[in-house]
Amino acid sequence: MLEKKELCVCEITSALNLAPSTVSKHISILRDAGLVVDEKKGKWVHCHLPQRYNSEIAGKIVELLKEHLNEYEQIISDSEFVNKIICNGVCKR
Amino acid sequence: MLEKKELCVCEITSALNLAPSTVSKHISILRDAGLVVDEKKGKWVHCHLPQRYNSEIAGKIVELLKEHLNEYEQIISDSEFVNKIICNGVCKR
DNA sequence: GTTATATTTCGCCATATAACGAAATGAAGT
DNA sequence: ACTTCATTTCGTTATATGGCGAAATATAAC
Repeated sequence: MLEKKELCVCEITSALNLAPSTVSKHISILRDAGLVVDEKKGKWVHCHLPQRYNSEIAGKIVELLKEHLNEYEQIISDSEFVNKIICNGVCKR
Repeated sequence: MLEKKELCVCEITSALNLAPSTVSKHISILRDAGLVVDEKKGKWVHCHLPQRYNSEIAGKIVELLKEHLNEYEQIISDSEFVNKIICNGVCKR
């Protein structure tokens, strides 16, 4: 989803249909692992993919995953959900 | 370790210092995932890496891992342990 | 046939993981 | 100041995972 568009926590929450606390925890784990960058902008925490990864192998695995993401139904529909998010105003930013 | 040499379950058991039942379970999971091939030869079950993987991405990830295995201390020492196994007769095959 | 060795299956236990809701915190907007 | 909305923190719960030992199974050796 972040490949398509920078998203805030509440947008990810609505896309994945999980509790905000759950998504928040996951994001913090991914941040600590250097797999997601998040920055506070006003009320919202915006998340995007990093430009560089912590290790060569991390970068390569992410690259590989990106090439194969379209093989999984759930990921396709989550990715399509991102387009709707822009219109339906999940949060008021 | 299997990159270096085909191994039987008891050799893997001694290298990883785990109970035979633990290793057996792991091998069966890896077999079901197509990540290890095991064949019964007499008393022993010999394990080796498969020639082809179930999916393109599986093959590529394994390839990538092989290139980066030498970055991890534990893996280096496990790999070195394989050389000793040949001499010290862990099992009597 | 009995014994020894290698492996698997099963049930058990400890720990890790992933989810939630309630409460705390932060930042705007009124 | 007060309210509202986004997010985080914390404690709890359910489930998954990874380990073990005991017992069952399979093969070879005696």
